Amino acid sequence: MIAISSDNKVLLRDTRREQLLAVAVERFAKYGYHSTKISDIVAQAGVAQGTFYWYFKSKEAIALEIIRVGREGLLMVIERGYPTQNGSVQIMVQGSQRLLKDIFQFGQENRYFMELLLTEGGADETIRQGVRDTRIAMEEAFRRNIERAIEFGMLPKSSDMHMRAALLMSLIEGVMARWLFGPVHPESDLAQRSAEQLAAETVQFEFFGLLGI
Amino acid sequence: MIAISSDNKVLLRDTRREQLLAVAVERFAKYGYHSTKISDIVAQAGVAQGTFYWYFKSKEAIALEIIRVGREGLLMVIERGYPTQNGSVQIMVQGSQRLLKDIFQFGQENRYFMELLLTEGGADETIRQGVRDTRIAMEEAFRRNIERAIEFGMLPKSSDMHMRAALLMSLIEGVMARWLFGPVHPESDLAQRSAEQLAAETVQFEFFGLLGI
Amino acid sequence: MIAISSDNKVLLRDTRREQLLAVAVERFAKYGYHSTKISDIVAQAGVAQGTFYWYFKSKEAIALEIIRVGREGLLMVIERGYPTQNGSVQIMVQGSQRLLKDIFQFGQENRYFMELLLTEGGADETIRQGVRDTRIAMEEAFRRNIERAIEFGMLPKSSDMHMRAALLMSLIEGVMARWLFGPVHPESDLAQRSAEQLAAETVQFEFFGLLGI
Amino acid sequence: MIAISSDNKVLLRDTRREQLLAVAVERFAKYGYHSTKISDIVAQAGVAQGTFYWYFKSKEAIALEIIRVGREGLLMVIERGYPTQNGSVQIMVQGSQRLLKDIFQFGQENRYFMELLLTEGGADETIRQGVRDTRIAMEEAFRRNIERAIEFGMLPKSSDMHMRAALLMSLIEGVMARWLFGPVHPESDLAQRSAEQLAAETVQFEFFGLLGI
DNA sequence: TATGAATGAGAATTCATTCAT
DNA sequence: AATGAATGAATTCTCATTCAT
Repeated sequence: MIAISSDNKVLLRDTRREQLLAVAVERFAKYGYHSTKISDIVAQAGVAQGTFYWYFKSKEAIALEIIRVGREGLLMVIERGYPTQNGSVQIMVQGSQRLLKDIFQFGQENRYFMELLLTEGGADETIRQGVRDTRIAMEEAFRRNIERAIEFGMLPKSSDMHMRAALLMSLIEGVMARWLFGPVHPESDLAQRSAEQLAAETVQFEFFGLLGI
Repeated sequence: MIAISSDNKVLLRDTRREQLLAVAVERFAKYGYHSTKISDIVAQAGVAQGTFYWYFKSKEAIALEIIRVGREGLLMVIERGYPTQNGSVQIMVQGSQRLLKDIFQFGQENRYFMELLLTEGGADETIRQGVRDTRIAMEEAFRRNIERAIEFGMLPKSSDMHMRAALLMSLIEGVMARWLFGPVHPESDLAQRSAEQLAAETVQFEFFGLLGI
Repeated sequence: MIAISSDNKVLLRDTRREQLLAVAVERFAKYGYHSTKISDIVAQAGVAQGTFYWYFKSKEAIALEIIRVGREGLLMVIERGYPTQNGSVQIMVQGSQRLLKDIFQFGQENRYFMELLLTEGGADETIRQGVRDTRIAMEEAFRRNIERAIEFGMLPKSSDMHMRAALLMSLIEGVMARWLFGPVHPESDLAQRSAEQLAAETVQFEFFGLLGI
Repeated sequence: MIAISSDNKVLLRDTRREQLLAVAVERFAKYGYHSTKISDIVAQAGVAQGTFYWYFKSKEAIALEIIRVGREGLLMVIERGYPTQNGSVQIMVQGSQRLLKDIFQFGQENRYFMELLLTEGGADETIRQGVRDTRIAMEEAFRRNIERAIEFGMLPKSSDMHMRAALLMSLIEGVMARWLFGPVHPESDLAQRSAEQLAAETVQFEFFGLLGI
């Protein structure tokens, strides 16, 4: 019997193509798109320069592929977190916390993709666009979550869904980015938290603000 | 009293230098550090290629200079917003709102610097470091603000100042970034808000969370 | 009598080889030697990249083979057209016309080879040499034709056979090239002529010049 | 007093740009477009690789520039040769001979451009197009010459101007190509002729054909 | 101060050819 | 015979930086 991995991780393994994707996303994240040379990627993958072009049309193409695959995985996680039934605030907080935990875990397991998504602003226009689109899609998913929660009477009505979604996304992106790759103050123990803890604290703030922490 | 030289030469020197800085920060922000060529900068500034090197040692140098100057201005704004006296929650909320408004206004007036600060992750290591340091310094300033507020009994005690500061910074950076340069959903009217409005909504969330909005 | 093997393998072998030759000559002619990639050839032939090298040692080898085969066919046509007996001018004109018609027909049936022969100047030295040799051999054949005609008293003597042959070749090559692949003025109906017509008009000019047309 | 050169030669001198043009046209002609590397050009010109790109956008750009300049010079020569007045056949033959001599001389003085024009079929499509256009323009100029001659009653009427122009162009191109760069039979003394002699013999054939030589 | 031509070290990409299967 | 993945040398082009004037 073959055990199928059920984790969130975007599978990047086995074939040469996936190996190149894995190496590329790591270096793009660590050093940025432009500072990463094709020669670096193939050297780390242990193949010849030309081999890269057997699998990808160009440097841009591999970056877009990384974004495409990562986006799919990420959105799948978020869609799974939809509130689907009526309930108390308590229940909703629990639901939110579970969703955030999943997202943070996804980030932890795909940290290079996440870094690319959250910090890469220096690449070429097509890639910037790909990143932008993914983040907008993510924000959209959250907006729908919030709307659903309001329908179910779990959240007070508000005229501006977009603002709420923006505030949420800001929290999530900012916290995750600091957690995974800083910038973080040397004294802070943020990086040591588990996804679960981080989700709990973030959700607390999300619902009750500074005064409720 | 400081005598300002009225010598044309000196003024021109400063002017030209400022002009190059202004052009550079705009292009760095719009197109990213690597996609911005020295030739683009000098073309837009209307000077010859060599002239650039009279004023700046290198491309990296001008980027670091941009970050240095912007950081000074930004930190000055934040330091001004320190809570300096005891008071009610009401007063603290007002204070926070004023501080946020100032920061958002600074961002509006220095949008290219802000974009560089908030979105440039693709530049070379030295520059990434400069950006990181500035954001850490900013977060530090907020942490001190929060500590002061707790001392004055305006906020409940909490063991993790860093986490609070991180949450705050996430909010501010995320909201400001979306406000000024997206990515933003086409239907959202976020971009139309004044710095004042934006500060009000953000502070509301900051203190009371989603439930309090 | 030569026994033709009816073994499928051998036939397939020949077929595949011919197919690659046919595809190659077409693309060399249409796009030039350098712009034609081995990958283009095998793609159009529907075989794998490696297969090419089972039949041909290299890209250069297939080009030389194309030229060799085409040259044999072309010279065969020309040799057939030799004037072999005494006769009047009238008879010689008819003979010339028949020869030209055969040549033009050969060009029509081997248009890609002809295009390669008449227009490829951009290939590597070995191939240029092959083309040059073929055209010299062709010119030689015409020179011998002219000498024969003079022996038989059908043409006036002249000291420079080579010049006459060069003039003839120029006419034939130029007319055929324009007829088959241009460059040709959009209004011209040159391309619509039959090989027969074209031969008639060319021979007329050949013998009587502009004044005699 | 400064003597202004009044010869036909397209001036390729003095400045770096023109030096690069001169080197490029020579190598394109000698070795073909694709076999000529930018590194060859700059090495022969004695400048750095990057310098090439200060003057020309790309390899294609310099080829097109070469064709553009050469075309202008060539058409200028041909336009000068227009028959402008009525006259006897004798006069027209003289006129034609003078025109051909000028063209041959132009070819001699711009042999590399001429070689490019007459033999380069292997370059990329844009360049092939440039060559084609130039040759069509040339043929057009001849067609107009012939029409004029018919108007003046110097040549018998004929329904197909295009065919006549094609025959003429074939002669001129073929003879010039053989004269300047072969392929030519080793025994032939074609290459030793002067432009004047060549023009005389070609015109003789042009008007009277083989029988009249 | 200012110019702009010149430099040259790379960078991405191409493509004929090889080779294990 | 056939495949197609892999190779790597070669090529075009870029661009930060220098330098003579």
